[in-house]
Amino acid sequence: MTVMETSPGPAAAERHYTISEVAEATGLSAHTLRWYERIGLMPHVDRSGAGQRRYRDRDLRWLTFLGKLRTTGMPVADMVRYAELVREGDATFAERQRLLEETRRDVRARVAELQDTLAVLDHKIGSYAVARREAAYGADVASGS
Amino acid sequence: MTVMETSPGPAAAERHYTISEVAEATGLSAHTLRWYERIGLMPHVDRSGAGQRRYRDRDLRWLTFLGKLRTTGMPVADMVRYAELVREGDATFAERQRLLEETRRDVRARVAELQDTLAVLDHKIGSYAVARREAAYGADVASGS
DNA sequence: TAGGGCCTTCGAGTGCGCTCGAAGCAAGGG
DNA sequence: CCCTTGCTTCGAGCGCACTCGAAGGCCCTA
Repeated sequence: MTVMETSPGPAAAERHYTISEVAEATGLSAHTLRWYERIGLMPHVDRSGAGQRRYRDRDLRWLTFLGKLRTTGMPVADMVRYAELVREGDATFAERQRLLEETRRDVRARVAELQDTLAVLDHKIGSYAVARREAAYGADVASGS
Repeated sequence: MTVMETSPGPAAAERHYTISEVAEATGLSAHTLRWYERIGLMPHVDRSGAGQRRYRDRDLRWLTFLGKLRTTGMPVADMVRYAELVREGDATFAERQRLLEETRRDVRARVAELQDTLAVLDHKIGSYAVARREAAYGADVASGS
């Protein structure tokens, strides 16, 4: 070992957030946040002396990341799997990488699909515009312009 | 009226498809195809003398289009709305155009979201690759290279 | 001492988009 | 003649991701 950069030192007490603050910030309900924990989506959240949740910045970041995964359409079960791997530590790097790469493939495919659809929409919207412009001439022979 | 290109003439009897063929082709089940019809997603499908569905090419094209809409995540109710407008004829061009433009906005937003996520995935996958490469040096002081 | 915010457990409900099954019947082909 | 394919109607079931409510309890602060 060459350097010693572990343990952040006794410095600045890190900010923390109550469940309702996090709900506010993420758009998830308190109910859902507890549910996430129950099903194993959260890598352990601190508690106050009284047993209330005290979310840290890393928790918020994790939730944000989960949000990203959700927007990919990844099933919750898979997110749980990933969260498990994270809890298991560095030994699971390879597996996690594999998982994310798979997800990335899916997302790319999905993007391609959507772009395809965009092309169709563009086309159809174009046709409507044309049709309406023609209709504007009325049923008669067109005048100039 | 200048040209006369309406009515396809008494030529070639158009190909048609049974429900199971369409199911095969689209990946939808026969059950679902009938359901689409029931809820008003299909603009009338022909029947044989015996009352069996005879899908035409335009029906297949319509189903393909519906598939596109589905991949956008558009709720079925909205697709039904669009189908209604189509049935109502040319008078609804403006409304249909509006609907598709709205959808296009949504799809574009979704694509942006996904590309955002892709960036995150790329980043994370990159980190894993780096971490593993470093781990490969073992716990000791690194040799050369 | 009252109120608010949070805790737990439990279990039911919701919305969506199918999905399936059953019953009973008709047409068409080998 | 039978088998396959399809038809109808009806209604229940499913998987997912929440979502909600109730009951009963703890701590803090105004």
